[in-house]
Amino acid sequence: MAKRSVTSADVARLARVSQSAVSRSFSPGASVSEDMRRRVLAAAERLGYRPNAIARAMISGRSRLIALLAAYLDNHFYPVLLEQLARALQARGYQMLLFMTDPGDQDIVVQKMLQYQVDGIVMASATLSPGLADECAKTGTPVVLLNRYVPALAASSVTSDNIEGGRLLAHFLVDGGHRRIAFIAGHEDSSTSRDREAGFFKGLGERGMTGAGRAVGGYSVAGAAESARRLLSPRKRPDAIFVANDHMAFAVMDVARREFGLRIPEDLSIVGFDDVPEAAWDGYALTTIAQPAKEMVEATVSILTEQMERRTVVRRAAVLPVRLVVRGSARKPKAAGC
Amino acid sequence: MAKRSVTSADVARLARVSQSAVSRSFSPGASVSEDMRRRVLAAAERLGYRPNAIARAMISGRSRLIALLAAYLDNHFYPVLLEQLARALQARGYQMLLFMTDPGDQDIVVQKMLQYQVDGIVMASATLSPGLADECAKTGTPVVLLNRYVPALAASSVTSDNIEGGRLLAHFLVDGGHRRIAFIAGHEDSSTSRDREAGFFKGLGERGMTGAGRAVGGYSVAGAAESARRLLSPRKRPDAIFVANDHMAFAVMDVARREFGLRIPEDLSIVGFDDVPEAAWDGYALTTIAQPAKEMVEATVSILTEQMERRTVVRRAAVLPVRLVVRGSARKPKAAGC
DNA sequence: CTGAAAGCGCTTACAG
DNA sequence: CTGAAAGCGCTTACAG
Repeated sequence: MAKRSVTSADVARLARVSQSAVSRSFSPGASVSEDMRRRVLAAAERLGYRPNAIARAMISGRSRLIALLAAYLDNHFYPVLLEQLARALQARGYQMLLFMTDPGDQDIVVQKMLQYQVDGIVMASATLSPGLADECAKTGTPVVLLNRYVPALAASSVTSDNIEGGRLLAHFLVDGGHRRIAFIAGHEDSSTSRDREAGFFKGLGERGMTGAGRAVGGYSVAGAAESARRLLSPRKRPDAIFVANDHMAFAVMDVARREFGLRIPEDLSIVGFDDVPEAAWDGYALTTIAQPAKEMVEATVSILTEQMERRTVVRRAAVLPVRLVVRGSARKPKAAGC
Repeated sequence: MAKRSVTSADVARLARVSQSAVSRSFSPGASVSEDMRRRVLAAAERLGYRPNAIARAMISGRSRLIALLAAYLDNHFYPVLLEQLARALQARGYQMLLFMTDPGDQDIVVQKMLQYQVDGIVMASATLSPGLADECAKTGTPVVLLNRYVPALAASSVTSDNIEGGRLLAHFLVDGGHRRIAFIAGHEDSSTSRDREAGFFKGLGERGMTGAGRAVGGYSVAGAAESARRLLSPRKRPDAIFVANDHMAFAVMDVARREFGLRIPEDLSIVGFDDVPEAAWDGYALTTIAQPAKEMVEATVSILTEQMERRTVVRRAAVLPVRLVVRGSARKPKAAGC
């Protein structure tokens, strides 16, 4: 029995003012006398009036809705990002519209977002087709790829310095005395995985080394476990593995210990990337690279708000610094050596 | 430079039909001839027309927006629920508006939801004040408390059978030979924690036992760790602890092993509740109660949709069955004994 | 500062 | 089946 709700006209009638006056009383910078605003607010209070955000969006052309697109939340780094992003947006008067997608239907989902007249779009654990990116640009809707980038796209991006993170890890492992170092990738077409890998092999090269094995885990627990089995089976097994993210690294550690009876880090060192909360748990104590989630969210919000306010879309690319977090899953360099 | 977007009037002009005809061509059951619909769709395609969902919400009085309110996502059970809920909603043509809240500002946030004219509200890891629940009921907006309930409220709820889960765990531990069994609660005012506790002590009673210690972890890692320290310090320490959820149980296991040198389950058994993904990881191998996340989400969606379609709010309470998942963190009963 | 009026982009009776 | 028209609840020039 959805009763007709209280409108600004109802408030106007009760306060004996015009409907415009009611509207002005509820918009921050509008010109209303203190006296009128008081009367209006009192009447509004009495009727339980609540401005209709949909009507406001309609007339003002700004919905104050930001769409977030994600393909999965299994990797705990995404919930962390999601929560922080939602809070940061709310603090500035925006709300987050969440869309989960499956690989393949992303374009349909983006059309949905555009139908809702979102003021901005954030893509996490998902990507945009070039055509769609152009379409967003055409409607003046800024897009930020969070934790990924696509150079050819008319979309901004926010990432951490994945290349540098990979390098740091390579140096750490080489300096720790490892000589056969393998890598487990995320997806071949993931910019994040590619950059981490590039930095890693670059770092290895800087120490005069090359990699000893490579597999693709597909960012899934099952895929990572399978990769671990492939890498650990041969007789000349690696003495260290860099796994492209923490989420997969946990699965690799489980397989190494359970199926191969290896001790970590004595027999095998494992390092990851992200520094998700679980990396700090004793069961894993994962040495990893911390991505600055908070700063990444801030950069995302500031790119978005800047472009929404100016109603102009330009491509930005923010790359934030990373930090090595040393725990117990990998043998360490001997003191000041590095 | 947000260009004025393509409207149904533009499409009408190009297709040489009325604006109403365009509207009808885009609404599933409307009466339009095949021929006209074809012409309209062609023109729409050519112009890149996208129906404006905000305008539709405005005129139809249905936004197809569902608000989700959550206070934290640290406990991985919530991201799991969140992802599934978003997908289930999308599959039925609804979108999820996400609101993160801090204890205290929930009422403000609910007002925000109502301003956005959401068709329904789901509260996860957060609760509603009685006044607000009434206000929602007044506007005809159905509310579902997910994974919690408040008897006095004009709001529906979906939970698992927390009481039965607690009982199952008590029987399992007693039958496993444990004699000093402690409990770590979530929050004192959490219905979930209270029910799990009530079922647990009931189960203990059914086996002629009482509890040996109790602490409150506050659903946080730090609080759980502190509780573990209190419980494990005394000379007559428990031989088993039921922790109100998995998220806290991991922290308890870490403290028991690291700070007290206890072996799990030889020296101390730990059981949790939820069966979050990490419970299956080897580092913890937590014996726990599986909450049926998928069924809980389905129940939530069906309560919501039923009430939204009929535009009538009634209070429903769904309680879904749980299942014991035996892993390695607790000593087991001797075969068929139980 | 204040009010009357236009208009955002749709859906939906109401006639034909 | 189709079109003209009203109207959803606001914001925002435009006058005064």
